[in-house]
Amino acid sequence: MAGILLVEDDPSVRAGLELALTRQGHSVTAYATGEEALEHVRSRRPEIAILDVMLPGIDGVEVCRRIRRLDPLPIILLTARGDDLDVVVGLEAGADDYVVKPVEPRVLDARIRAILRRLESASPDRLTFGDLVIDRGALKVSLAGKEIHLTPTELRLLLELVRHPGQVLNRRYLLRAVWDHTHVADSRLVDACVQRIRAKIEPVPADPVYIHTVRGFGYRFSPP
Amino acid sequence: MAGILLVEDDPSVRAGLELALTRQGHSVTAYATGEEALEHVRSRRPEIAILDVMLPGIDGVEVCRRIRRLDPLPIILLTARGDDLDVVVGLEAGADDYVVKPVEPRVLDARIRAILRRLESASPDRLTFGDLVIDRGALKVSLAGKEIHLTPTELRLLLELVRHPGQVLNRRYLLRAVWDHTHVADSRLVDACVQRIRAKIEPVPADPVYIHTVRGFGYRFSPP
DNA sequence: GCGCCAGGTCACAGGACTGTGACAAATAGG
DNA sequence: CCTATTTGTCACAGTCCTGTGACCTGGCGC
Repeated sequence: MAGILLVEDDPSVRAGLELALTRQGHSVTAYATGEEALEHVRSRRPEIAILDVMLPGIDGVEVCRRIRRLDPLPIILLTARGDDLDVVVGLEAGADDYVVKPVEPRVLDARIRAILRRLESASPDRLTFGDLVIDRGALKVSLAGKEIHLTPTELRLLLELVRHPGQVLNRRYLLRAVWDHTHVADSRLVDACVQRIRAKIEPVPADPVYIHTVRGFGYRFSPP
Repeated sequence: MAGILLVEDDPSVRAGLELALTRQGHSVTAYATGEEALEHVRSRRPEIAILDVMLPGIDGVEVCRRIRRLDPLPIILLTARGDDLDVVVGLEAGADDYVVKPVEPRVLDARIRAILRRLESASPDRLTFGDLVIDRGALKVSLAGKEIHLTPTELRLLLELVRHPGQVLNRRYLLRAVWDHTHVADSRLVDACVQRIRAKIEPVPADPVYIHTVRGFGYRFSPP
């Protein structure tokens, strides 16, 4: 996922973190010293840096300060000491987060993702089902990369179906959820709307991949 | 310094943190429940939120998720539990940081500043979208180098739209964010204001490049 | 194979939404 | 106090959407 720069002098800790983060899907480059790390930042521009504080030569906090002068990339400091003063010094040196060892790889991963997510800022409120991509923030739907125009009611119905993937939703429920409950239960309203959506998102509307009819019950959205 | 929203149900902890953060130069509003906090986010738009995880009613993680749906502001979760799993759940709910109580006020302050610093560096004062340049520091807008005069309300609305690039914002939300919520929900106010902005910044107001109408939902600002 | 019934399809008129210009109330500045 | 600017409201028109009823199709039980 992300290009991570890891600096840790203890070989076994370094190997352990490198393996764990790689398993989480990150691309990791690890070094034992701050000098190497700074060179890496200059030449390779990683997306995020994880620095041990206790390093031979230049210590982690100082590496952090120097990276800050080079690049605004996010930095996580890693330390065996949990002393409050260290935290303050570290964060004031420009670090974005401060994690105390020993750290659960899952926790480190979660913190990395939280920082990267914030950085992206474009909230990826996106759902992907095969070729179908639904962006709930932008209220955009696209199929195989091409944007599809859905009308408000169609979009509301699709979102309602997608909210319960794999579940059969009956017409009464959908009428209440998508329309006002002022409509008669017995009408072709839901069917007609489903049909309009299918015409737009199903490659073969007669043999639907996304919205399935469950005879006698209602409709089910399920990923292909 | 920053408008901080603090949610903590224990009165003594709440008072302590409020005092400490105020002393650090922050402007703090404190609540005991998540419901009040959500209302505050809707109406007052704080710069950062600090949420206790253990709350009566809606818990902190859930408050975090709901805030995320409203606004991209940074969130720090506060907890007495240091369980690793909690950290992961919290960060995946959209929190930016996770702090274990008891916390030194200096540490909390350092983390707040680290997050705000990161936010500032990630979102500079001057935003450029094609020909459109918005200077949030000087409160000036220019199009293709020529300065455009926007009235205060127009500017507030444009900034609100720009704060959530690519996101559809509905009229109710915009009414609350840009105007006071004293107005009736059903009015052409937003439409008229959007139309005035378009007349000033859109080369062809009838075929807008920046502010798009999403029929039935609201408006979306997206770079051309 | 037949009849029944749930669901699919379609066209269209009425309705919902939005854009737009005009206008008056509110506000600020001189 | 007067004037210019800003802002909220309204009416109207055009566009797009949508609910509806009629009719068609296909699956299913017998």
